Amino acid sequence: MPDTRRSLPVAQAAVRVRRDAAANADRVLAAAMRLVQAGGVDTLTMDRVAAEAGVGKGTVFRAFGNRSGLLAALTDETEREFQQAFLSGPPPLGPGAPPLDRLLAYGEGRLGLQRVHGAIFRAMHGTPIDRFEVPARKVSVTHVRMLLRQCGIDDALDVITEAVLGPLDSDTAYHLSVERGLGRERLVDDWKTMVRRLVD
Amino acid sequence: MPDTRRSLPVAQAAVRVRRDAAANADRVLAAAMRLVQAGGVDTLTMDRVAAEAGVGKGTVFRAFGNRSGLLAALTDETEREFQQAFLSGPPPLGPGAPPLDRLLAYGEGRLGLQRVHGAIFRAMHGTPIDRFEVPARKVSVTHVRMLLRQCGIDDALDVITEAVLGPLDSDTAYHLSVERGLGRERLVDDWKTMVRRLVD
DNA sequence: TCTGCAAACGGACCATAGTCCGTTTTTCTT
DNA sequence: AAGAAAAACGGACTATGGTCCGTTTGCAGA
Repeated sequence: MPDTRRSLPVAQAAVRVRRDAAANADRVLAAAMRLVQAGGVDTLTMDRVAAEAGVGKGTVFRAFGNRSGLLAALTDETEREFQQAFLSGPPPLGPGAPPLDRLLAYGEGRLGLQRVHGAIFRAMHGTPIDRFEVPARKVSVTHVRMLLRQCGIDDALDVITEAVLGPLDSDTAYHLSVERGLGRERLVDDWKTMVRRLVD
Repeated sequence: MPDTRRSLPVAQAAVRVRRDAAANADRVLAAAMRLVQAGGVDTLTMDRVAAEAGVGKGTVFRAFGNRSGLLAALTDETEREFQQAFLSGPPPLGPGAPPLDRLLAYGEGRLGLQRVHGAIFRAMHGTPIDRFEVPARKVSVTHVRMLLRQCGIDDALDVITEAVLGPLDSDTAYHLSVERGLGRERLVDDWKTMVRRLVD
């Protein structure tokens, strides 16, 4: 949990990672990918991943904190790319486009990610670690908040941000699009409708 | 999980409950209340509650399905009262007031419940059981959906319902009001602002 | 009241996340 | 190059939710 090595937002402060630790983390990550690929996220147990990686269980926990952390690491690269895109990529997702357009693009992009990593995202929430503390989420909150303000919203900003983010949450998106049968496309459209309505 | 005896919405279908089973369920519930009162929700383990109630662990699980179910049962009475109030109580919560007023009252009431049962609600989400399947939530969704429609919304209804409900979720409400320091009052006000903005 | 059986009981058992600590390895200093 | 301090290792151990199944019990029909 105190492990900052793999956190997304801030550049790592040259904490001198021991070579064996780094190598083991890589092996664990690779093993985890293999397991997920082979049997889905549910088959990923900490014991199994340790065995598959050929390291002790303690090593897995030291490197990734807990199961959520390991799962998060699996989505790390994708998440990093997405962040890069909305923070500094080309419009409409990145800077340059009007804020509303950027916001709409953000939602569409985020929901697109669910198609790829949805099962992992959902599994992450299974563990006690509360989702508000996930670094990637904080970045998103800040970003969406900023866009909303640029759209002219300044009352109730925090609450509105959560409301906007709500349907993009992996569990909620899955529930709406799959369990309630809305469908991916429709979900994206409806989310945009909602945002437009909110923003005026 | 298949246990319908204690579910909120539908009237129980006279399933002939054996006397010992009913008595045990009561004892378990009482024991659970005692434990929560004494040491908080985190100290409520299934083993402990079984011991405290003087029954076997299996009995606890048969009666309540899982930990979430037991926790839900603890909030049952309060939840039932609230449901009764918004379904058929006096305005502005109940029928008779304009839909927007009812909606605003609903949010305020729901957030008020968090003050009482917040810790339990939050603990319920800790377990795998997904929150969309909780009967009480379904009732709320239906209710809020209806009010929103009466307020003139008919596009993107499902998504908007989730967005509106999002900040009322126990985890989110806790995060906003406590961890981010918004405060209870402010949260209620801001939620209302958001809803008004959404509804026009 | 007796009897058969469906339902409930209970606690041993299992799976799994997470912790602890004695041992091993790396890396820094001299 | 050697030694010591720091960091990482690994696997036994703990806590806990949930399952299983042989045994007991309540209830209906005779």
